[in-house]
Amino acid sequence: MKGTHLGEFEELVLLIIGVLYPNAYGLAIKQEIADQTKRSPAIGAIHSALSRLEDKGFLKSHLADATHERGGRRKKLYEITASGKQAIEYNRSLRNTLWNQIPELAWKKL
Amino acid sequence: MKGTHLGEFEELVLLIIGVLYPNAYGLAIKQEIADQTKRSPAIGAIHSALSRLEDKGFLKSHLADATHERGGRRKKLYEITASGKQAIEYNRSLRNTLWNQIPELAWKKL
DNA sequence: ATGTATTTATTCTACATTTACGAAAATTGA
DNA sequence: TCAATTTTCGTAAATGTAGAATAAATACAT
Repeated sequence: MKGTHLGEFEELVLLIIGVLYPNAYGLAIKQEIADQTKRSPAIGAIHSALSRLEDKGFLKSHLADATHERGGRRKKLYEITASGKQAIEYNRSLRNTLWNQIPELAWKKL
Repeated sequence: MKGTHLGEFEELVLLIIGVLYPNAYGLAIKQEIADQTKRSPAIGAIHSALSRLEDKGFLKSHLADATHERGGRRKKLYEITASGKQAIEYNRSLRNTLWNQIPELAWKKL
């Protein structure tokens, strides 16, 4: 791949970050994916996707202030960039377009 | 991966096979992808996706009769199976669900 | 106040799966 | 056999998955 493409998992993470706005960080993303889908990715999977997504310019991040909860390192909060939005929108419209071109006949025998 | 997941490219191929019904085979798929998207995958990429998709049970195939054209090996025609349809439908509805949960605020600053 | 335990998070490292490419092999009609 | 398609194969690169290691912040005992 040319490094500019959005993988399946990457797209999911991007969408979840949107849903979680403005409180998207590693663990919260992991939990939200577990809640909304059938999968429970390991935390390492999330973070490697996040760093690739940031490299590609689809995400930006900043460190949050420390909270006053029990323990914890500072959270790294993520947001979608303009080009990230563009990427998921392109995927969305491409899929809709294709879907609409599938003839009814293709499902008839199922 | 657990062997049951649908990669990004695999999903695209599946959709294109629907669009091309009932004449989806390697080269035609490659050409249709080139026509409808920004990418031009090599023929080998198509065939490796096809064989994985068939292994996963999302596709079935059969050899077409020989044509009366100049030359050519017999085409291997592909069709989406019931579980293939189910897989793309699940992805579609999950993405729509997530998309609808993204607050407007998430885009405000772009 | 200082040090240690506990909690929450991110980083690091390794490996599996998917995607990509292009050359080679196979099959068919002329 | 030759030319035209099409699939198959071998290899490399990108993406996805996992869990242990590390870091940082608070709580608590001394």
